Amino acid sequence: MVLSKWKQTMIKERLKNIVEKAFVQASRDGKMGGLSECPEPIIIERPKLPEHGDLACGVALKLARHAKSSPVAIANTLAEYIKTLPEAQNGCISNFEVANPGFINFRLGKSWLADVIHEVHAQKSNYGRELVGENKRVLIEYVSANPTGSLHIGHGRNAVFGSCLANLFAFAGYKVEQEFYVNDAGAQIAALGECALAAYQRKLGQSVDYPEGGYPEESLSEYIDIVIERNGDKYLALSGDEAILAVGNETKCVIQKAQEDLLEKLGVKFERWFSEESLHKAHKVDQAMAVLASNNHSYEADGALWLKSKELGDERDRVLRKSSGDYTYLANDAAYHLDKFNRGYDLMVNIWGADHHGQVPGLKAIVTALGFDPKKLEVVLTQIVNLNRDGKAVRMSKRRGTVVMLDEVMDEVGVDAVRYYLAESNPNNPINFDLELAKKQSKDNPAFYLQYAHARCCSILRRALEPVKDLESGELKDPVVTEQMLTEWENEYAHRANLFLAGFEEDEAKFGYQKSLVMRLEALPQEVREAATSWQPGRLASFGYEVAKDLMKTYEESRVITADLSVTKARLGLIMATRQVLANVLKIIGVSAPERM
RNA sequence: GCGCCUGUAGCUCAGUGGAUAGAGCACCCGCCUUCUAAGCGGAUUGUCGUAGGUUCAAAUCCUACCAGGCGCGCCA
Repeated sequence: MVLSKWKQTMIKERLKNIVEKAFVQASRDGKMGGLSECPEPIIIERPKLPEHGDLACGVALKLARHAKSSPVAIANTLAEYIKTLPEAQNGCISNFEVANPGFINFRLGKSWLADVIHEVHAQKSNYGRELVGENKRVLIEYVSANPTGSLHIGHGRNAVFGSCLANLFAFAGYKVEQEFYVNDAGAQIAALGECALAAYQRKLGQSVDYPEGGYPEESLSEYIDIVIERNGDKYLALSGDEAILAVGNETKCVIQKAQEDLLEKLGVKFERWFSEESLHKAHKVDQAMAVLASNNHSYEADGALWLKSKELGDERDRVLRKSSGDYTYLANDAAYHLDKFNRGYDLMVNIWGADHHGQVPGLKAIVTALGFDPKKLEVVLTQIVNLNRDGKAVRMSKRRGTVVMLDEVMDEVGVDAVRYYLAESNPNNPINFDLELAKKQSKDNPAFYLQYAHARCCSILRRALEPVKDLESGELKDPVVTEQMLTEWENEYAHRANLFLAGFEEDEAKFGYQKSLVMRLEALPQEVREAATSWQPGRLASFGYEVAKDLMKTYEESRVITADLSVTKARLGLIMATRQVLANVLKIIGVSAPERM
């Protein structure tokens, strides 16, 4: 497979093999303090400081204790053996040295860098894929906002994080499904219906009181307008619970559609909108309660049904069915998660707002009580979003006093900026979202800068295909590159690594920038792996920003379109490889990759 | 009171036991007849919340404490 072939050509992997081989030979000669196998993993890292080379290995530091020798002595021994290896002498490593406190620092030669560019072209949109997910089936449930009002910026964070995680997991070899759980059960709709009906009647000129303590009338207004537009005054004929349920249900549908549309605009698409009501209709909640009872995990007391969650690690027992006879959300969650587990996923992820973290022990307990493995269910909590404008907190909203609505922010700063800023952060940390920064069309705005880098790559390519204007005479000359040449080149980029050697600068400083860029491109698979294993898609946003910075430096120092066709060909290949890496990253975080800006 | 999250440069944050703790912003100084100056280069910036402990090595692991956020319903 292509992926396994790339494994062998990854620079870090190759260096690791070289160090490993050196260790094996040294230990065979009895120079590793009696060790026959390497007891520590050999890790090749990129040093922070350029003086420490392009890549470094610190394994000697870790071996010191095992081999009962100093790190520097071990590193020197390893270095001597590395010198004798043929793999280290074919232009891949330009030089290497041992440095205190025992690192082996490598400086890379040009042929490995050419291999990297070639590899990106060979794999294109698949470049960076890693198989950490092993084709496991994972369900990501997120947003799951009540269908009783508009989505706010906190839902936006939840939505963007969930969608990025889904994209990342899919790229990293999971089979992903995305699901939105809709709290559309009878009681919820009745509560909504009461307010919606009053708002409906009042809009149609009837003088009725609006329910106190319900959803703010203003927050329902735009949805009631649509209900009236579609149905006219026909619900006025109904009365009592019938009217409440009818208007409630209609309003719920309108609201859910609005949520769906807004999320789609944000680049968030679910396989399934899972209805809570469907659980009730199919008596799934009763069935879940029966399972709990038969597993001896519930009991009746004070007229209510309780879950014995305390004996399953929770701080207290929790109510499943109130003395009123109604089920609690926990009982409904039992039915929902029973359904999820029965669908056979290897992993289920729930993404919740951090204000719900108190429910996690209850959910874990009930999953255990149902007889499932709670380790298959993970809850990720997303912290609050604070909005700022010029350093001052924003709290105003058209529809609510305290919460800022998602659509307002999307309208103001644009979908891409919203996605970037919500994607970039670690969900554990609160976000400080600066509206003015997000709108800036300059490098101050990383969202813009990242897209601009992609557009710049495209613009170089466009320029190469355009006629050239001679600066002195002013006359137009043929384009440096024709469409036909480009087609041929693209084929060669994917099949030959050597051609990229012509693009590297002789000048050490200029070559340094090119090398930084190529090594950055080389790091994408590793970045994807780390982001996927730590569930932090935001790392890729930061990575993309680094790629963009490296691109800009190379762009400044090395002209792509030159008089020398082989140089042009090689450098255009590097630029297009960079564009591909940026595009792959942007796709995961769900930000568009514009061809021009 | 108990639980969870957070504490790193003036600000926003990265740093998942290893080298001199890094970026961006802000501030200051340079750079446009050539592929987007919507840009690039340079300078300044630190009791890693505090105190102990583990380790050859701690921002990172352990313990206690301090500060901020959130949560502790027969609400959802």
